[in-house]
Amino acid sequence: MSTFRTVKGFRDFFPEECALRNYIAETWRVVARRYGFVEYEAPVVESTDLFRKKSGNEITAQLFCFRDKADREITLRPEVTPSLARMATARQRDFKKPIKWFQIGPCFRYEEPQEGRGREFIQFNADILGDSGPATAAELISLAIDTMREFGVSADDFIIRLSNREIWHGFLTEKNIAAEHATTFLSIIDKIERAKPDETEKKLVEIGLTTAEVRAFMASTDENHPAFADLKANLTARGLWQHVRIDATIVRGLAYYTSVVFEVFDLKHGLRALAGGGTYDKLCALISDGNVDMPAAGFAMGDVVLGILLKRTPGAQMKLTSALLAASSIDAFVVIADEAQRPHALASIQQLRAAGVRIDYPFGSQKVGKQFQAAEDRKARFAIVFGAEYPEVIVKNLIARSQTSVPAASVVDEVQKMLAEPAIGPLIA
RNA sequence: GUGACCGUAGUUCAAAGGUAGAGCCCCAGAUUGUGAUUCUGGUUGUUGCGGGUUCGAAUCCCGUCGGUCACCCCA
Repeated sequence: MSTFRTVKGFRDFFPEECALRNYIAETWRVVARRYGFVEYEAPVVESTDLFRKKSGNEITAQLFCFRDKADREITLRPEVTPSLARMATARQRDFKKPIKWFQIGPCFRYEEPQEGRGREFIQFNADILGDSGPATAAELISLAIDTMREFGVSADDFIIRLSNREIWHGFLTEKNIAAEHATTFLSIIDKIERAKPDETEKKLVEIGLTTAEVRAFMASTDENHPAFADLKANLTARGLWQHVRIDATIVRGLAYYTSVVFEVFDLKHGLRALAGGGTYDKLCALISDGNVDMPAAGFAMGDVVLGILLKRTPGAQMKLTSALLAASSIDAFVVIADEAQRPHALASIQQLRAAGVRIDYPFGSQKVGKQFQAAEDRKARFAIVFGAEYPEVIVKNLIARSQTSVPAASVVDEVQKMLAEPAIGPLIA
C-alpha cells in the first residue's frame, strides 16, 4: 500500500477513467461545434475577488482558495462564468454578436466529497453573449438536450426543469412585498421541497406571506404562463418541448441569474443535477464596472454525475462501451514466432504505424501461445505472424479466426484493406 | 464547516480480545508456431496512520487521515 494518496476530493484517472473522461469531453465538443459554438479556455486560477464579489454566497462558501508566495489571494476556479465575463467584456468589440463560446476544463469547489461530488470536476460551459431573450435561452436548452441525446440518454431518462425568476418577482410585486426580501424569498422557494413545512411557513410569515399563497401560485404556474410562451414556441418548433417541465422551485443559488433558469435532472436514479444554467444579463456590466453592458446566458454540465448516469443508462452504455474499447484497443498485434525475423518484423511495424495502423508487439522472446493471448488481451482485430515463412507473413483475423498468407512487402496494403472492412462480431471498435 | 457509519493483500471480502485467511487479478510452468477450459507453483499486508487499555488488540478507547451518507447546495 502506498504511503501517498490522492488529496481529499481529487481523483486519479487510470486508463479506463481517462477514456471515459475523454469520451465525455469529445462528445461535448462535437455537439457544441454542431451548434456553432467555438472553444475558448480561461485560467484555472483567478483572483479570489472575482468570485467573492460576483458569484454569491453559495459559491464563496466553498472556494478553494489560498495565498501565493507574494501573498496574493488566489482561488482555483469554482466555475468559469466570471472568467468568461471578464474575457468577453475586455475585448467585446473584437467579436461579432452574438458571441457563442464553449469551454471544457476542470473546476474546484471545497466541499465534503461524496458520490457524484468531488472537489475537482470537469465542466462543460456553453454561453451566448450579446443577445438576450427567448431565442438565446432556447438555443442553450436545445444544446443541453441534444448533448444528453448524443450520449444516448433519452427523454425517458432525463428532464429539463425550467423556470424564470421574473415570475417570482412578479408574484412579490403582486403581494406588495418589499424588493429587499427577494433574495430571502428565492432561497425559501429553493428549499421548499426539502425543508420542514412549519419552518417554511415561519420564514414566509416573517416577510408577510403564507405557504398556502406560495403553493397556490406554484400550482397556477404551468407551461402556459406568458413568461414561457416564446421559449415554448421555439422549442416546440424544434420538436424538443417534451424534454421540458416547468418547475417553479428552480431558482438556482448563483446570485447573477436574472430571468430564465433551468437544470437538467435524471429521471430514474435520483442523482444530483447534471447541468444548470440561465440568463445573467447584469454580470458583464458588474464585472466591467459598467463599461460593457452585455446580456448573456449559459449553462454548465459536469462530468461526474453524467459519468454515473451513462454507466447506469442502457441506451448510453453501448456508445460508452464502444468508446472505451476504441480507446484501449489496437488494430493488429505482431507475433514474432521466430526471433531471427525480429528485424523484419520491426521494419513492417514501422511501416504499418506510419500508415496509421495501431500496432503492438512483444519486446522480447515469447512463446507463440503467449503472444496470441497478448493479442487477445489487447483486443486486436488482427495478428500478423513473422516466422519461418518469411518473406511471407500470416495475417490472422482474430474475430473470424481465419488466416491468410501475404508477402511482407505488401502487408501494409493488405492490412489496411482488411481494416476497412466492417468487423464481424461484437468487437466493433 | 457540523453530525452518523465505515477503513484488513492490487481488488472483493473473511477472521467478533488468543499465531491474519480465501476468491479474483498478476507472474511462471504443464503447452518448443495459434487465442478457450483445466491443472500446478509463486509474489503481496507494521490490519489507513498515531497513541492508550490489556498478559495479549484487526477486534475495545482517544486522536488523526481517508471513504460513504446527511446538512448545505448543486456540476
